[in-house]
Amino acid sequence: MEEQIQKILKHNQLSVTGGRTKILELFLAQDDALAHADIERKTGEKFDRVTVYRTLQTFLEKGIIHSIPTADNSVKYALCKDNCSEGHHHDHHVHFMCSVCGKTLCIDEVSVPVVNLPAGYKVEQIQMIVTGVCKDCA
Amino acid sequence: MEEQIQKILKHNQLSVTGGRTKILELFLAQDDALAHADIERKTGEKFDRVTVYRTLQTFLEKGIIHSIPTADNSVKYALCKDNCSEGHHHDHHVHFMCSVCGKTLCIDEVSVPVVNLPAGYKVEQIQMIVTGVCKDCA
DNA sequence: ACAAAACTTGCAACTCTGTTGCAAGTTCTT
DNA sequence: AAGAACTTGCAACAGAGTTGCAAGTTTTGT
Repeated sequence: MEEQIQKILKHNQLSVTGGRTKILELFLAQDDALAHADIERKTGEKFDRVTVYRTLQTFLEKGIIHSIPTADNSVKYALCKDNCSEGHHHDHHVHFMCSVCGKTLCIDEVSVPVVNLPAGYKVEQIQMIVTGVCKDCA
Repeated sequence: MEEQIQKILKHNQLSVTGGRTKILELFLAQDDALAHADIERKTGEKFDRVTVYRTLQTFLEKGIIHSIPTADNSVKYALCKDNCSEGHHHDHHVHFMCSVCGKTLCIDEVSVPVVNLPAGYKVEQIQMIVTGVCKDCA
């Protein structure tokens, strides 16, 4: 795992530092999306708030993670799958947010259905946010 | 229009006040979604920031407006269509956000396609956020 | 139409989230 | 191993959103 993390960081031309390693570790160990506050809590306040913000932004820019707009307008982040780092544009995403436990999951098994917009509209990106009850809370 | 506004407020058991009337007026005169800041600007700073927040929250609770999660994680609000006030749950929405002019529109002409989630997931609400270029900016 | 009750507003103060500049510290390169 | 390049923490700040409370407005009942 350590090795995998180093590989990801190097591959993105980022210095291997304690903060980045720890945060990446969190994402790898997690199956659902993390909010900034979750990360601060889980790192045991070992890093400065600012460092967490900057790390997340760096990861976003490099395409290591992506941000998820949730139905309650809070910001969450999730790890991109392997193919994301190959430079694709995250232009299709389905995210599921459980209204009971609050977990936010990337639903990869489902592809975003095509939407036909009125004439003249050009689509660049489609995000779907499905709210409901997850299989653990049902 | 004045009359329509009063009707909406009364129907939702809300006192008819200057602030609420003005904000509802804005929404009725607008074809795209408004952010809190837009409203403050457009009311000419006539009302306290807090009043605007509270008014928006009241309208949300009463189902007069709904909030839109945007791809950049800012909060926008839009008027619900007539049938919304009849108590339905906004469980399907397509919103289009123009990356050129920034306008956010409710796309009503398009219904949200059905998504098949993995077994065990119960769907309550589906929001789609389509980002791209609108017909005016194309 | 009026007074009392119920609700709404503005103010002040505060919390929470996110950002920026800068100096000190760490990592990388050769 | 030393210098260059990058990263971190700190302090200070900006903005978004919230809360309590007193004063003001709207509504209700008579």
